[in-house]
Amino acid sequence: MFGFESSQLFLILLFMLSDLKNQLMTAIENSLRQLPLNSFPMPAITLEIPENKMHGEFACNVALRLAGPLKQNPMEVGKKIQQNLQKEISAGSLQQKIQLVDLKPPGFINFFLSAAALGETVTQIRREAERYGRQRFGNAKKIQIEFVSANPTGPLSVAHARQAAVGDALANILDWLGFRVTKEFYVNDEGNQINILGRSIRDRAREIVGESFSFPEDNYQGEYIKDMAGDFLARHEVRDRAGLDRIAPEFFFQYGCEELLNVIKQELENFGVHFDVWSFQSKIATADHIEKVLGDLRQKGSLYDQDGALWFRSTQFGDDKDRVVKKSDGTYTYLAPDIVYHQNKFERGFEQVINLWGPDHHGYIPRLKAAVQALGYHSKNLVVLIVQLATIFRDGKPLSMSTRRGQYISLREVMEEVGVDAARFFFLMRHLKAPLEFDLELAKKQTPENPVYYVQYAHARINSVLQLAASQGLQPSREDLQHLSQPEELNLTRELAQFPEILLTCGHQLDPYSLVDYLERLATGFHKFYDTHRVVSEDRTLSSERLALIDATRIVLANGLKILGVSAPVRM
RNA sequence: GCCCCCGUAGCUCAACGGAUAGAGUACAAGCCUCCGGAGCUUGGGGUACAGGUUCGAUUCCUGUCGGGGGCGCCA
Repeated sequence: MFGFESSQLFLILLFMLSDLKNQLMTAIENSLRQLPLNSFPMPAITLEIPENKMHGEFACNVALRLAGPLKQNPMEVGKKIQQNLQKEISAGSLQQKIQLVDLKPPGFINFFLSAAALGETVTQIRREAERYGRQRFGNAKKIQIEFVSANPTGPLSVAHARQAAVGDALANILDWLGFRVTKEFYVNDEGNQINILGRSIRDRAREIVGESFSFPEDNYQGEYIKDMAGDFLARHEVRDRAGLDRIAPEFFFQYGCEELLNVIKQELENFGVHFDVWSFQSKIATADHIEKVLGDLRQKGSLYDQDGALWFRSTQFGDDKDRVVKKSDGTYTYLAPDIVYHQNKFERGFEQVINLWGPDHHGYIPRLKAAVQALGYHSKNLVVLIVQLATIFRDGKPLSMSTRRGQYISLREVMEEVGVDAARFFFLMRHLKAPLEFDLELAKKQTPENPVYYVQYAHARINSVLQLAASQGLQPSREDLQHLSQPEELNLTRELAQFPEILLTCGHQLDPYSLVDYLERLATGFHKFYDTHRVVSEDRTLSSERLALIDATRIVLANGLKILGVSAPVRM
């Protein structure tokens, strides 16, 4: 979504990096000066966090990338760059922060931070506290993320639940990266589904007032329809068929739509997901608006008549066939109001629009992107993320679901059974494009097998230790940290320092998954440290420095969990 | 028939095109005179198949095989 082209990557990296990486990149760039680089385009250089701790805090592939064009062995190129780098660094402000610049086969240049730089990280985290990890990368660019957008024809399902968890976390991440994010729910309060809803309520009402007929199969079958029908009758004081006949059909679907929307809003709030904007198809995509937009598209030559219908020439923009926007009976297909809605999004000034859809809508992407282009916007300004389904497992067996029969697992059932924290965490535990197995038993377990408890436990444990220390008059150190040199201490500090970088990765991938993975890793880092070293001991100086370290850990765990929408309990 | 997602350890999953492919779980053996044992340590095992792109492929491209989902003048 950030529009990377590999040729631009070098420059963009400089723009997106944290201060330290920025400085390193500049040093690397400077160290290339004496190399003959004019005869070929600059390849993309990365400065990444190596997986293996043996390779330092940062690793740069510059020598590997330049080896080909320079027609030299990567290690030879690396050697020169390394020597230049050492001069660069010892001459500047990086001297205090970089302990070692190492060259390792096949040609990576590895940077090791000094203990002072790592100690500074801890201090920085505690200074920035609940803001640690926030960045200005997004430059206050306006982004809209539209998700869930369930038809108000029934309670929310697990599919919606996963979209809600993913969308909300993603919105938080983009917010932390410095974008101005608007979370939006689009209400399809018109069309077939809504008509069927109205009809379903009316038909159930007919049953209740004593009429005998068979409830149509293509109506909504859920029990909630019966409850709503009963409530509707009571509200309007209708007791018989005659009374029912006096009520206009639209009253049924208006009532149903409103009631179900309230249910949906309430369930989402209970799930911790709050939308900034609720848009209604009936308001945005009125017949006037649709005709206006279709008129514009016709002017541009993107529409044509055939077989009595009006077609959108979506093949012009890469779709595999043209699409009907207005049927031969004069009614619109769903595409027509959707085109209007997306124009509306861009007209409201969003530079980037993100939609989260279920896998059943993936075939719809090319025509909508085509429509966006036909309207005159760049197709990259609309990103559609397909969130794969979650299958709920109980006792190792999948629970089936079918909206049509009204027998499906609802968001509410999952939430009530495992709690909001476990539910949200579990929905984020896989890449959003991968199908998810949601094990109800595991999510409920209060053991380390359950990853959400594992992470929350680390947070609670830290708070407990901090309390104990405070009761002995020991506080986290406010001085420069100078005594943290044990492997577990340095490892934990390294993990802490990666938090901002992880958020960038999530933003780049448009997927909160990496943050979940990171929090589990951070919790492990803490537990390993805690198991090896005593925090509160006779040595008060060391104790207070270790308290500072775990306090920083507490902050990062809390910030990360907050972004995911999971609580960080002080006690469990 | 066409489109999308997925094939990695017994199982569930990781790995911006990079270094010895990592975790959890299961199984086995250990660790509490001590800050929360809801924790930690140690062990073995794996990239579906065939090509291609290049210094380098689990990753990108093509094809084959397998699993899941989707295709409408429905939404």
